[in-house]
Amino acid sequence: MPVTIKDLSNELSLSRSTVSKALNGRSDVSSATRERVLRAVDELGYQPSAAARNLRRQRTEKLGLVVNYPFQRVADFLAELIPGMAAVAEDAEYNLILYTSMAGNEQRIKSLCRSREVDGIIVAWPPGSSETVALSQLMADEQMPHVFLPRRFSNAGISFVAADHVQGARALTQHLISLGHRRIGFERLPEVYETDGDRHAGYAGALRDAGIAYDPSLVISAKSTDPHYHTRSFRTFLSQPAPPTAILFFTDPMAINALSLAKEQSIRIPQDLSIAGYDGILASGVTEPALTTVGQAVSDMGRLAVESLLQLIEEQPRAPIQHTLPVELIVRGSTGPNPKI
Amino acid sequence: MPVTIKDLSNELSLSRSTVSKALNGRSDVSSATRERVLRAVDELGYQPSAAARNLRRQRTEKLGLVVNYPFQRVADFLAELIPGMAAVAEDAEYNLILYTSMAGNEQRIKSLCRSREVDGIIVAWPPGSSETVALSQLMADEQMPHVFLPRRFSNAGISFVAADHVQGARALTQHLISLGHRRIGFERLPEVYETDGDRHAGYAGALRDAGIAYDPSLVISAKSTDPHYHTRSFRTFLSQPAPPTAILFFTDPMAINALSLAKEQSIRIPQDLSIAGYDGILASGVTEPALTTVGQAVSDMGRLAVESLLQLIEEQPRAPIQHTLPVELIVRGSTGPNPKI
DNA sequence: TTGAAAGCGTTACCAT
DNA sequence: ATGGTAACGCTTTCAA
Repeated sequence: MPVTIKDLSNELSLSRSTVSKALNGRSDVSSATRERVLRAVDELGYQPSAAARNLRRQRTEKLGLVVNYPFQRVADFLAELIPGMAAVAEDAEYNLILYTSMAGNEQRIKSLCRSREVDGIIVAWPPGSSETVALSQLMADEQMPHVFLPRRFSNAGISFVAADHVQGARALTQHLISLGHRRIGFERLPEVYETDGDRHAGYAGALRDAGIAYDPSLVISAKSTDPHYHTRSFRTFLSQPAPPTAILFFTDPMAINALSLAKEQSIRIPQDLSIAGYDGILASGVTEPALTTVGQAVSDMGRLAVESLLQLIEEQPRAPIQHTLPVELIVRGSTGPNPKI
Repeated sequence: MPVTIKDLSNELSLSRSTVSKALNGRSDVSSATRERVLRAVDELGYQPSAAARNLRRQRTEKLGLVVNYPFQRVADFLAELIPGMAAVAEDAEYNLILYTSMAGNEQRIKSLCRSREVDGIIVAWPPGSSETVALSQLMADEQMPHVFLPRRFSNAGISFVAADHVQGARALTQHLISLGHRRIGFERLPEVYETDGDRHAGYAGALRDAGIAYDPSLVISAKSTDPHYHTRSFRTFLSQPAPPTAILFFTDPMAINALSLAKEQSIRIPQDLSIAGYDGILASGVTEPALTTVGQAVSDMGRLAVESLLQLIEEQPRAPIQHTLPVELIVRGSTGPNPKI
């Protein structure tokens, strides 16, 4: 049987209330009493029951981390994200509870909110899924503070932490332009709404700034992340009358796929064709040649998401908290000067 | 204000006890009543308060995952481990609570046990740290079910899930022997007690089986994982009068380091020297040449650890649960025939 | 400065 | 089959 506050009060011949006050640093306790209590805590090895405390205080100091990603596919993303989150949370005396099986089941999120087993929720949900807006509404209805990540919402009113993909795609495109490229392909992925829109906007913006006309035949939409589509897109790019001299892929895996397709066809990267990815996954650094890409400060995003959530919980601001973090252009071997000039 | 059981009982003109029974599937409730209750649950959107339930039932259906690894350094290990764990836990209606800041602080583990905010603990603690035995004792004293991972304990009485490193090192050594190698170096790492002992035993065992004399000059102990030491060990290996024709490194990073040292010195791998790692980290598959190594079924280990912990919690067996999983030899390009024959 | 008592939302025991 | 009541362990209000 664990030691309870009652044991303490018996031992000390004090009331439970006084002991509780001493424990919680109230001012209406004599310092002599406080000393005695603290000493007894040490001796008896008292630790408050989390359940009792949670019930009474109506909060748990736990944050839910709802992950709706296939872990393996984004291993390094999560491995960077989670420790940052946990560190910030634990500094604030909170802990993270993991929920990995809530995809496509609003009901479970609703139950989670109503059970009040967490004080707030961080939703790591792929940017593609449209139901996230409904999800946010649901949590708002349950008065459950929540932050989305890593996606931006055009809807106002939703708190999120995301990366500035407009800037990222712009920087990447400018980099290619500065290497002399004029026909720059872009394989986009409309599956991931805002993110796709942002990266496309950055790409188009950089072209516009450089006075290069936007050529729709250089922009191909992938139907999904299935490699099959990318392979077809890649062929389409190269079979054009005036094929691109550089191609920007929506994500690193798509670019890495292109790298191996190029090798098969004896297309030299970057001498014959420049290739760039996006996201800066670990694997992008070890391909041959290594991939030029855009990296996100994932760890910072995690930290910021927790900080934001804690703010929502503790300060209850009326306005949502929205952070868009800068990204970093990572220039490596897969991009080089335009061979056609 | 969330809906409570009291609201339900008012709405239905039933006592709270009856409602509770209906909710918990007791047999002493008429099925008509149960129907009414369940309907009301749906209508009012009732969800039991986790805190109240935890307090009353004296359990939380939460498992603590105490991680004392630098996340980044073992990113792919954790990324494989955690989802497997979470999946098994959630199937059993448990959730994982993450604790990442408990290193070197027994007190926090003790508090965690006493607060009873988890029903059991999985300790992912590097095999090196000796204090783990004390830690286990501490949790046992607090009657907190716990499982260690991924390390074996020679002490009986401690539950763990680990990989069979004797077998792994034996398979690796046999592989080298079958390639004609007779002088096989081994850089061990005594820092990680049992694991080091096991891998060394596997190495020595394979040599013995093949009738090759154990040559102490071919076994070098690294003081730590600091690359500095490995570089020195590597030079020591090669400066011997009869240098090894193959070297087995305690972990993949050490082997990868050797790979780049070899490249610097224009030693061809595997033509001039065979190199093998251990652990099967992701990076081992993308080096040039790719590394021969031993892979662990990390995901299975995670699943098994949770299953074991749940068993300890729910069935309270008197004996500890100990699992040693088989490992898999992964033959890749870094090992080849002995050039000296 | 201290303490008595109520209450957080459940579940379990014992009557009815 | 149903309900009253106590109890889980804590914090808070109010009175002394």
